[in-house]
Amino acid sequence: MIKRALKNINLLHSFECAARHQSYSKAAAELCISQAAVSQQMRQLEENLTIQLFLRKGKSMLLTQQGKTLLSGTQQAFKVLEESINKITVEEIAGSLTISSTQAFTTLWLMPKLSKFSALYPDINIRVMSSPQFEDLKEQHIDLAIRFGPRVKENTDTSLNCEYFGEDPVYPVCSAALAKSINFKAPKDLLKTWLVSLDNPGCYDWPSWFEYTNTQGYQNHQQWTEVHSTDMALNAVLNGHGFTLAARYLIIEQLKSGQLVMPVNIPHPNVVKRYFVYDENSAKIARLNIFIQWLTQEMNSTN
Amino acid sequence: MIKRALKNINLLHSFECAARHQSYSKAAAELCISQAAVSQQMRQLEENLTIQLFLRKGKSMLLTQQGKTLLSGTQQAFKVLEESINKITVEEIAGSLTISSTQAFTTLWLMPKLSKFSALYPDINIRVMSSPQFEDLKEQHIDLAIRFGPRVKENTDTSLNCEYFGEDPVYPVCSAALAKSINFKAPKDLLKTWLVSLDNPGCYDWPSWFEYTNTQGYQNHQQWTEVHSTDMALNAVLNGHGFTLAARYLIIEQLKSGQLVMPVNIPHPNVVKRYFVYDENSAKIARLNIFIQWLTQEMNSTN
DNA sequence: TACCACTATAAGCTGTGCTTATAATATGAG
DNA sequence: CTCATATTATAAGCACAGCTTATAGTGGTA
Repeated sequence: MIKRALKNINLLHSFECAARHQSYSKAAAELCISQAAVSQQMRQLEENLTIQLFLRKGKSMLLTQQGKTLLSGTQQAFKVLEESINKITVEEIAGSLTISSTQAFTTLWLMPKLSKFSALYPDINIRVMSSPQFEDLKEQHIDLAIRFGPRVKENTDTSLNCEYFGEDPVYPVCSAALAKSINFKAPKDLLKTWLVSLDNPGCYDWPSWFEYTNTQGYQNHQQWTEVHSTDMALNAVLNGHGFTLAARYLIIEQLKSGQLVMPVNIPHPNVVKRYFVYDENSAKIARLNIFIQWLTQEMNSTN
Repeated sequence: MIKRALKNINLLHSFECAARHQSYSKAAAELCISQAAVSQQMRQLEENLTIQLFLRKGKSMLLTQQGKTLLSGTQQAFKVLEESINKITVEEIAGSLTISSTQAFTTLWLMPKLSKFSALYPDINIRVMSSPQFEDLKEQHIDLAIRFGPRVKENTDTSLNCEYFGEDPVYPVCSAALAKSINFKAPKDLLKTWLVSLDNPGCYDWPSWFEYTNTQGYQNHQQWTEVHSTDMALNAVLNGHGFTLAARYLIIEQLKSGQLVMPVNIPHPNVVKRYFVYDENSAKIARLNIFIQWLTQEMNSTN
């Protein structure tokens, strides 16, 4: 009896779920298997134990007294197991985290604010990697990737968490000095100066903005400057070199100080969505959650 | 991490065993699987948890600190599970038991002694069934079968326990009165009277005894009486009707009281081996163990 | 009665969990 | 040092456990 039941403890795991929900289909959803599988597992378990655990009442499966006893026991046992596994696999809060994101984000947002995080959590060391691509988290030993774009979710491996944490519009921006020397009132006025674009802009490209604003003749524009990342583009623009397209969160401070302006205040048709990508089963999950929480709050308070 | 580990708790069961033994091959023996399976399971578990649980030291697998922590946790959790399952599946000592055995045993041994058992354990009800065959325990709702013969083990389903509990010689016996009226000194003298045989004697038949004793002419013997069970045979014999072959444990009391005698004290070549047949996973195991223990002691004390 | 939201069951498929065979490893003895 | 031994590790193969889909069955409600 006991030997038979302990031969397949996984049935007990499914049992705990079905018993808690008093519903096979809810258990199925939680366990990510089909209702039929749950039903068959429960039948198997009842056969193994030669007792009845559930009583069907309409749409739900009420527990027999024996079922209730077993629920209590399984919950206690799995709690012990969970805590035990936690203890050996989950690292303490103190330790290191490796963060990967775009060069623009790391340079313009993260590095300037990192001292705030470190002041709050001096026991957490942050290592920052910038990359324009979606690298493999496991291969590169990355704990958290902060990614931007419209297809992050689709391009993220299903074994990883992909958490949306906000979005920003993209605007054409130039230096205040340039805006004083040239009268920029309409989208077509931008064609009077240099336009700084990224070599890989994705969907946040100038042609899309010009199309969206119904601007003619941009195809004949000659003054293009191509750079590798938004921080480089902004560096050029801050020094009076035309316009670039930038997500608002990246330039909040420069807009406030008046270094950068948006004379043509029409956003790009594509917004920049932001995502955290990490493994929820990471041993560093406790540390990760702290960083993610901090970053989310920081982003919200500066937006 | 945790989710991954809890997806296959059976690995943790094997772990507890391997960790306790600090040996994969010992764990394999206990779990009745191959050493290679254990090795692969432990590798899988270490991968799932992304930690090292064992350190190989020659012929044994020492535990890492993490392995020790997990051993402690798994032992605790499985203890809780075991107790929980026990509580819902194992019946109390009080209750009923259904015992099946031959008619001879039930009539001649068990029924006369049952009051002794009931005096000791008034909360246990015994239901007795007699049958000459090996019935299916589960089908007939038999909790314990007491069986005799040379091939009980081979004829018992492997899912059941088959416990040998002793053996007895078989002798030709007759009434004291008959022994006084006819001089029985040698095996051939038995041919002067009726011989009571069973319709299904198995290997405990008269021809085997006569061959064993080198007795000539038994094939021409005309005074045969055929009955269905040993208790019927003994009933006839007690009333002066010739000889029958009987296992000693069945006639102990009648030998002591002088009702039956063994004038030719040569045992049958085949002894009667006794077995308990039951399901060790039975919910009534607690009760069964009590009965089995009592019967074993009772049999030993009267033999 | 019909409808609905669930559970139960049957049949089929595939990948998990074993097996066997053999390689690799650690240890001790000579 | 070599060799033997008793273990664990690994690879390849197989079959059946554990799922799936499809559909039947059930209980409750209007």
